[in-house]
Amino acid sequence: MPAQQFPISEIVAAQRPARKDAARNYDALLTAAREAFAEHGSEASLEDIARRAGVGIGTLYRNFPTRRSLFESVYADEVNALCRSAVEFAGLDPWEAVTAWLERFAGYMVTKRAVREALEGESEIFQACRDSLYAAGGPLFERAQRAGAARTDMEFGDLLRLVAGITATAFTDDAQRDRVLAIALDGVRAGR
Amino acid sequence: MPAQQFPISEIVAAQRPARKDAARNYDALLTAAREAFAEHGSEASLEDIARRAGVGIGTLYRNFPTRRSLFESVYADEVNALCRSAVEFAGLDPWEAVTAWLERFAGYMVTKRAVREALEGESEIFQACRDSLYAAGGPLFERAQRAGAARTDMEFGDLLRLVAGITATAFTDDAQRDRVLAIALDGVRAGR
DNA sequence: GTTGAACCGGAGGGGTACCTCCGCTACAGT
DNA sequence: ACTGTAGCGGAGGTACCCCTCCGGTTCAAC
Repeated sequence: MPAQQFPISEIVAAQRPARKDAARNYDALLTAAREAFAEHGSEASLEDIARRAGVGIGTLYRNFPTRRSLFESVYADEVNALCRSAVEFAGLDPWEAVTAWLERFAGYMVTKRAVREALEGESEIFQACRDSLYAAGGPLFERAQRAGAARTDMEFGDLLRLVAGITATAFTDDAQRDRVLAIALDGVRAGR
Repeated sequence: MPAQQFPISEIVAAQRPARKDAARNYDALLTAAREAFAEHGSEASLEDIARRAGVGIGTLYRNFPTRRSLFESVYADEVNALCRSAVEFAGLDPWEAVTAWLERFAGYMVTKRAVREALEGESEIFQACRDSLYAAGGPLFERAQRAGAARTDMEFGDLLRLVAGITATAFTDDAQRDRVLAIALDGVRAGR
């Protein structure tokens, strides 16, 4: 058993089928879906996803009976990877740790065009994703608060929305994105 | 001629048809489209928009030959109203003026779910909208910069993206939205 | 190598969206 | 009031998407 588990980890692992060909198709579908969702939002065509994955539409439906279940799996997969990465930053300076993790949060969320919906989804899996994110990033932020590096009149949830909102926006170039993100984080740092 | 004109103003006025019944339909379509775009993003069904407006699909297509032209008109309409409102705030304290206008920006942009696309659209009208927004809000921001109330290592465009990103995000309640927006604006205020 | 269970692809029925086209309606100018 | 014209609605062809179902295929356990 690993040092730290997140609510989402087991769920993700349990989904993948055992048989070799089935597992290959499952992976191809997740990859194709991640691309399609990133490109067209959560309304992407399921038949297109199956085509991208080089798989029949029937195979898609066998693995993911509903559009929502497919989206949940893609999202859970990304959240899982993101949570596992939080452990790496535990040793850094408190403020550095928060910004480093948020940087990764901003990058990993390929599905960001649809994250807003997910952040308030009601299903069990979205709930587990939220819990996992809080379990992974929350301690980093609270440590920064205790160290006097982050303002204390806000919650970790506020910070996630702030970063999610900014990174979901289209910028003229990456430099502008980083500039704007840094400005917003200055607001978090300031304290008051 | 009004005291101040924005590039978008004439374009908006020129679109509306002259005949009475046609003008009524035009208005109904704009209203219905504003709602539908706010609800489903810029991919909203055109037939649904016509239904909401109580108008035949043919009438929609006569007024707006393409989906893009309809979206442009809705967007231009909102930008126009927003720009005209900037004049009201010219008398306030420099920082107050900026935040008051941004508050309205955040509220008016009912089409916000799709604003990101519009902020980098290539068409003539999107260009005019951008120019209008800069002409309306830019001076407020630069005045705040000269007064030492806003940091000078950023541009007005950065500020717009920042606010647009945050307000396009779903929050659990309005209080959280205001809290997050205030935090981000603290970053703008801080100076450095 | 055999075998049966699990898995596969994609045809096809039903639905919805896009857009065009044309017979009908209602406005506005005389 | 008359009338020509600008404007109207919606039927219908085409295309795509959703989802089910089933005959054929591939895996893995023996």
